[in-house]
Amino acid sequence: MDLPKIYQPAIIEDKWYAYWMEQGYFHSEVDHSKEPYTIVIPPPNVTGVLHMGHMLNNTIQDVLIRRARMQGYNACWVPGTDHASIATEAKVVRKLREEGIKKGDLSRDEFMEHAWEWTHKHGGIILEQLKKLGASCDWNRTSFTMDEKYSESVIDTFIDLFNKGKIYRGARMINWDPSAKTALSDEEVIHKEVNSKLYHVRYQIVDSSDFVTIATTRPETILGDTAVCINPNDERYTHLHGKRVIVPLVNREVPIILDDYVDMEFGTGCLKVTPAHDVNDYELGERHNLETINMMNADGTVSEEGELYVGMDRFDVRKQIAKDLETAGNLVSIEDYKNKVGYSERTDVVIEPRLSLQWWVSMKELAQPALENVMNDNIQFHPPKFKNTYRHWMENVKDWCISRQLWWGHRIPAFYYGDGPDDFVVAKDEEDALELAREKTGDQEMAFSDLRQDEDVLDTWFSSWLWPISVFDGFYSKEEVDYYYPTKDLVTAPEIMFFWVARMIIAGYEYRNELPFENVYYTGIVRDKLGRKMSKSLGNSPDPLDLISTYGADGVRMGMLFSTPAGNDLPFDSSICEQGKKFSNKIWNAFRFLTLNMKDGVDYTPTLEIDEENLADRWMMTRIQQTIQAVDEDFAAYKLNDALKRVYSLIWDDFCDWYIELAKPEYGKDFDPQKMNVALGFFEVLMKLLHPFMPFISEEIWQYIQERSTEESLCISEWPTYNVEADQNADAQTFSLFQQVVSSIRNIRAEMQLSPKEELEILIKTKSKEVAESLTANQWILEQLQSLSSITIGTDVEKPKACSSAIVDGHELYVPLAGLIDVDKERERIESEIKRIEGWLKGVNGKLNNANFVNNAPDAVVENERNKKRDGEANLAKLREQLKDFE
RNA sequence: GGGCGAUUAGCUCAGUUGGUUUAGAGCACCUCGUUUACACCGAGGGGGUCGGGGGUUCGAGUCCCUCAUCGCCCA
Repeated sequence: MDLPKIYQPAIIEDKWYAYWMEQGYFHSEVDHSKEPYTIVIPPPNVTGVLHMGHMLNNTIQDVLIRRARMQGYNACWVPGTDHASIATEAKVVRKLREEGIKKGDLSRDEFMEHAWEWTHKHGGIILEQLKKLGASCDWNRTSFTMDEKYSESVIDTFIDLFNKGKIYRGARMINWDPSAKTALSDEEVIHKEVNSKLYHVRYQIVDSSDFVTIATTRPETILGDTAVCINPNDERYTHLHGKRVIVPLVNREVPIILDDYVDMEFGTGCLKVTPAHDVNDYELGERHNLETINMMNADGTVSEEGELYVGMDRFDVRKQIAKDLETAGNLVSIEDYKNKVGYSERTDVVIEPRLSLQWWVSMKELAQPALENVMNDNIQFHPPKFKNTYRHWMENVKDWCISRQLWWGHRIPAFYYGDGPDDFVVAKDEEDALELAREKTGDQEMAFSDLRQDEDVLDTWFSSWLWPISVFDGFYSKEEVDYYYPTKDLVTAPEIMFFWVARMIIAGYEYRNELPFENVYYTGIVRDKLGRKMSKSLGNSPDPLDLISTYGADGVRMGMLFSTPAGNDLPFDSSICEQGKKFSNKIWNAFRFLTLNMKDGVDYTPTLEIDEENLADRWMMTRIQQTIQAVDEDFAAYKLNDALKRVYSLIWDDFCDWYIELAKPEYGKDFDPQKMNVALGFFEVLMKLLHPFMPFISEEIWQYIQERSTEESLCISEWPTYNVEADQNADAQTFSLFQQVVSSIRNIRAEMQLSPKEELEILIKTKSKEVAESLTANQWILEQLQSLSSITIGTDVEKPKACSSAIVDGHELYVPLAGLIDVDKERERIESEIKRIEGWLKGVNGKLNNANFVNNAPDAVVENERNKKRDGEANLAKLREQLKDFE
């Protein structure tokens, strides 16, 4: 074998991914002899491209599913995409516009053809990118929310909820996106604080030369004013009760109404009321039977009803009307003002509250089980802090506006036969619709041509909320869904907790009477160095594929995971991937070292039959067992970050820095094959533990260690289990003493500026005979790691003159340095150590001298403090003794 | 405006039910080192009193109150 000095991931990654795919390791079939472990991917937008958020999110899912696969579960990770109604439609419209085609010029069917064409062309790129990351999805199961069967389930769900009275059609104030020209749900509106202007405008009182002054941030809506409202308790305005005022410019007479909704403190205490364009005004309008004037068109321009500025954009009107009001003498003042304005999540334009007829899901009842089962931890949130946010939303849940004035999506299965508010039926297709309509109206003459299907489509989330069920065809067959559902883990971003997580839980209880997933792992948000969320529009996101080619998929995975505990944001800097790359290289070279010591013609067989006589072997085995146990606990608590850190430390600190150093043969000698076999055996376990995190390099090395059949890929190998008998904590403690001795010698060398090659004499005076024996039996460890001329160990060792010394776990270490010692430095070393221990003893004594502590604290605690005092004082005495030589 | 969560070394974070260190890790930093796996490395080292204040307790980073700053969610 001839391994390159630097690990080169590119070829290796493609090779193993292809191999895994060929062997079908990622594919899952129903198998009742095995327990399923299911994860459904949060479906990315079908025409989207991979961004850093996806990288993080899918790495986590891959870690979970790979470990589950190794644990022997029937692991099934279902990939797929969603149709992203509004985003995709916007892209298609833009693309058509570039070709000189207006959406309005196309029929619905023609537009859909373009949209499908676009989807086929760009769709699924993101899934290909996930393969580069190493995602072990069952690609045969790739789903799309607009697949035929999936679509059917969406439509059937709509019909079912409608028939249950959970879906209704109603005129309400909705969030209107004037760019996409569609209604949005509350969740799709982002409130941002902006610098606005507050316009103070005066309205003349009818039959009077008096005025009232109102304040508004949206003066253009004056065109739709149908009242002015004051608080009935506002003494300033008692004289206005029953009066009417004239709306400026449009010169419309409107009433002054009284309602204690009005905040007397805000502005002038007079409120203009525009029922068609403000949620609160709408409610006022309802209460006071006000006229509604819809002064704005769908595209945000002024409508005919607005009378003035017809056809002009809302923001142009805002500027113009301010001027015109001033000219007319009605503008009192303009002040700077900060307020929150709603923006469309997708198009980033200012939302207009708009009165409109839409379809709604009635949420109150549906939300009940979804709330309960999260609060009682049937569904666990990781980290649990997100339960609060969830509860708050669920307890105040509003009805869900699900219709969108778009074409790309699932068309609402409502068929109208008249203009009355109730002149429609909801049915799966035209045939059913006609039958229902005839039944409903009693008009047996009704024909298909009398029916007209609703033009709108459903909110994308109305399809994605069925994801964990529909990907298993759960609405139409039992076999798969009964086996794979409920799924195990959902890994997603907290920002879609309401859009998606909450609604999946709702759908799960409504349609399966069961939770959709047992655990929800919330990832943090990937931000740039300035703390901004990474986004395409800001252009602050590195291209994930570039990162992969620079650092390797393993490096990127490791780097991201290393820096993000669950739910914590990830301030991304490519240096975190650098760390992953370095780790890959470290592992690679550790393995390379072993291969360099393999001899041709020798048959090496990895084994975990360690040399029981060898403390290093027993210690390494113990460290591995302890790590397995701790990693299992970390996984159980979804602390993947901690699990990875343990594996990292096991490999780098324990295996590379200590075990390999101790396994190195004496200069010029061959590596003992038996030792090599154990080292390889350890390496195999390390690769298993590493595999979920860094699948490529671990498989590469695994396959290098031995020829493996297709049944023996690391990817389907058995996850290590904790073996209590191999966990020998006493060995770990003995070994730790050696580590401390070695560190102390290194420290002395560094302080005295002695070369590592300088042969030193060392003496160790132990506190007990047992320790002396144990150290003596294993003193080869010291010889291996330090250049030493002699070692003396015993309870009665005499302290030599002119030596450097240290206290290690209460035992004394002497390094005679005649002629080499720097007396000042040695004194400094000892003095600073004395100072440290004195300080610490002060704290201990403080406690022990406090009668309240001794009387009240538990005996074990007091006893512990006494031990600390005893050890501390003993060490201090030794140090003072040592110091004497330098005074 | 309401609710939630944070505030620990230069940076990013650990710190389980208050009592093993005058608080740990990684990165960064400083010093030394080309010892035949790795300079994408090794060895050694400096650095925080845990946002401010108050309280409970024998004892608080770890509980309570308050102030400040930041973030998130909802109006």
